[in-house]
Order: sequence, then C-alpha cells, then structure tokens
Amino acid sequence: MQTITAATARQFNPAAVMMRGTATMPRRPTAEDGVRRNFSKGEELYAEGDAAEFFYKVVSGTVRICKVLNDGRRQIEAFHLAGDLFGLEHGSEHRFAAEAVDDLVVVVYRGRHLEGLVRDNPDLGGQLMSSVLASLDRARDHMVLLGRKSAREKIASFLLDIAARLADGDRFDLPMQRADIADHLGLTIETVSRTLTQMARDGLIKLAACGRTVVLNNRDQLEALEAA
Amino acid sequence: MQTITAATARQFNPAAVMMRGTATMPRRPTAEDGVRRNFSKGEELYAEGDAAEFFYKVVSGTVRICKVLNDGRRQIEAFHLAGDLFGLEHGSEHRFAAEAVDDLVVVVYRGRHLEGLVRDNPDLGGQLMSSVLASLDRARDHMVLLGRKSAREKIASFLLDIAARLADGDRFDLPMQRADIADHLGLTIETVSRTLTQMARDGLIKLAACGRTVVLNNRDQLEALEAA
DNA sequence: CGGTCGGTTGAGTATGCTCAATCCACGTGG
DNA sequence: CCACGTGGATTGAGCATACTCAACCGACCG
Repeated sequence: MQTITAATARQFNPAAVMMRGTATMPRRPTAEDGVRRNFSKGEELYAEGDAAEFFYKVVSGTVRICKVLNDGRRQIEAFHLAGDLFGLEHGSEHRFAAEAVDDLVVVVYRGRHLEGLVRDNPDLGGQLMSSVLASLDRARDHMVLLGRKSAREKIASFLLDIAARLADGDRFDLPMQRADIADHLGLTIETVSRTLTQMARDGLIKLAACGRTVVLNNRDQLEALEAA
Repeated sequence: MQTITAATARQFNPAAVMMRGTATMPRRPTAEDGVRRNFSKGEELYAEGDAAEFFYKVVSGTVRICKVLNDGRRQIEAFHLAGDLFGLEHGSEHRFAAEAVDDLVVVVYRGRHLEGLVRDNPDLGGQLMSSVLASLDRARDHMVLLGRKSAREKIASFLLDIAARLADGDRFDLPMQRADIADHLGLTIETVSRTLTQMARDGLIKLAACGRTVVLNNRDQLEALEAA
C-alpha cells in the first residue's frame, strides 16, 4: 500500500479538490503540503480549541496528546512515536493539545474537513481510516488499563508497550519524564517512581541514566503482570 | 448527507466490489446486507476474538462494548444507543465483545476489510470516517474521566452524557444496571450506588423506579462537578 | 412462599495520594 | 574550579478515597 508522503499528500489539497469537476488543470501546491517542521522540547504543536487545519506524521521524536482540567489535572491520551499519524479531528477544532515531549520532527499535511477528504480521495481514505482505527484500538486498550488495572499492572503494560514500539531488543530509553508517564497512566509521579524502583529491586527491570534507560530483564513476568 | 440504510449499505457489498473493474453488472444482494436483527437482554452480538465480518447500527436499545481480564475484572469501553454505529475494527478480529444491555434491535452490515471498503466506496467512506472519529472523540474524553476524575465527578459526567443522548428534558431511564455503570466508570457497584444516593440526598438528582429513573434537579451544579 | 437478582448500606481496610524532605545531574556564573 | 540554582527523580510518613466483605432490602417470579 502507498504510504503518505509529501507527494501523495498533494492529492488531497483542498484547492485541487475544489477544482475537481470544473476542469482538469494542474494543482497549485501550497506551502503547507507535506512540509517538514521541527519543534523543540516542550513546544506546543497545537492547543486545545485551535482550528484543526492540519494533521501530522512523526518523523522522529515524541508527541503527547493531552487535556488539562480546570484545576490543573492533566490526562495524556497518547504518545506518538516515529511513523505515527495524529491530529485528525472529527469537528473543526482540536479537542486536545499536542506538545513535543523531546526534540521533534514532523511532516505537516493540510487536512481540514476530513470526511470530505476521504470522500474525494478514496485511496488515501483507506489509509487514514486504518490509522484512525488503530488509534481507536489503542484508546480502547488504554481505557481498560485506566479503569481496571493496578499501579504495578499499569507500569508493566506501559513498559511493554513502549518497548514494542521503540526498543530494539530489551533495552530502550524513555523519551518522557515521570510526570508524563503518571499523567498517561492515571497515577502520580511518586507512584510511578516507587513502582519502577520496586520493579528494579525485584529484578524485573534495570534502570540507568537518571531512570531514563530501561532494560527488561524478565519479559515473561512483566507480561504476566500485564493482566491481559 | 446521505445516511446509512439497508439500501446504501448495498453499495459496498464485497461481491459488488470484486466485480468492479471487470464489468458493470448488477450486484447480487446477499442476506447479510443491512439486515435487521433482534437480541434479548444479555445476549452477545459478538465475542472477543470473533471474526470482524459485520458492523452494526443501533435501531433501539443499548449495546455495551467490553473486555474481561483473565481474573474477571471487566471494562466497558462504551455504550451505544439508537443511531450509533459500532463494530468497525482495524484488524480482522473483534478485540472487544458486544452485548445487549436490554432488548435490542440493530441493523447488520457486511463490512470486512474496512480500509478497502473506504477506498472503493468513497461516499460511504466519509460517513464511516466521521463515525469512527466520533468514537475516538468519545474515547478520549472517557480516558480523561477514567484517569483523572473522582467518583463523584465520574458519576456527574456519566449522568450528563446519558441525559444528552437519551433524555427529553431532565428525566430519563438508565438502560443499564449498576454493575455496567461501575465497569464503565472504573468504580465498584457499591461506590456507584453510594454516590448516586448521596447526590439524591444533596438534591442534585432524584431517583425512582428501583434507581433506574433519574431526574436531574440541578444541571448547573452537575456541570460544575463534571470538572471539564 | 421461597428463591433470585439487583440495589443499598455498613464497617474496616488497602491502595495510591498528599505533603515534604532529600538527592542527583547538570548548567551557569563568580 | 567550585558554589549555586534548577529541574527531575526518589524516598518517607501520614492520610483519604474508594475498595472489600458482608448483611440486608425489595421487587419480581415461579
């Protein structure tokens, strides 16, 4: 299957779409078509309430999708790593914010009026649908975690998830800090820290480099803990 | 926009899709196209792991989408009410089960290979995309609830959500029992019960008919409690 | 009338939170 | 080169929210 690149992205430029049905003339590319952009640690790609004009693909680095309640409590819905698509919205506004967890490179696509895009660009539609359904799958699993798992089970699931996505073997570096992990798992930083050090004491994992590097020593036991 | 009916559903019958590009001949309708089906309280529409051959639209009644962990803990990802689409999957299997909460009528559509469907049926694609994105929106909000809200806030959010979806005014009947609410909100039945009766004592709501009928006495205060 | 199912209520407890101190790595400036 | 400040992580003590276990209630049904 064709993957989304700057070239294919041009196929659903709204200008090109509008021209459809009137005449077949060469599209006029805009600056926003599949443009690479860099963000540095902590920068906001878009805020809650911003118009949802673009969507994004991670080239390298990590993005967090989050919402902050009136009193400051925060929930991180998801982390997006290299290759992930994000920023597609149902309505015309972003309902969650997107922020760079570390130094980040993304490709930005113009993508307002998503339903229309899909209708007018069927080939891409399948691919976008696949990506959105994958997000929904992730979201469902995460609801099980948030609603029904203990702190230890949450951490075990999280480590295995991250490892599957960015470890080459059993060792990887966590791109995010404890506060991000806590707000993703519905815990406090203290509980995250305690649980990780306890797991290290139990020999399940090894921690290094300020707790940013993790080595999975006992995948079987972690998977048992996951409580799937 | 066109809505999905038995008639439009025929447009993406896989048989018809396969015929495409070879010759334009009339499609052969199958029995599964937009067929109405009834389920009684507690019946399972599909189980976790079942092949994802169909998707569904609720005509009347309520569906719960859920997963049960190895030790019996259960999480209800969502309730679907009249008009909602559900059962679309990313992979070839259902990763959650669907069960009738009460007596239920649905329309069943054949919908394997979703990405392909969208590519080959652009008009429907937009509509399905819209529905899936709406589910994702709901899922995100629910993650905030599960991860960061107190029991009282969870119940307030839940009541307002259900009211918005099926109340005509401030009174409605809960289609599901306490255990379902608990497993949806990441609580126990006891906490759900206690919180509801406490809200009734506080005059926020009124309960009747074995706790199945709810009247919202003070929407403002409930919305304040929601902690959006 | 007895049994079951769903809901409520009570008492005691555990898990994870709050508040607070401490530690450590790192970068900056005297 | 070292003192200092800062941001992130860890650890400890006490506590609160929601859980567990258990009894009880009321409606419904055979």
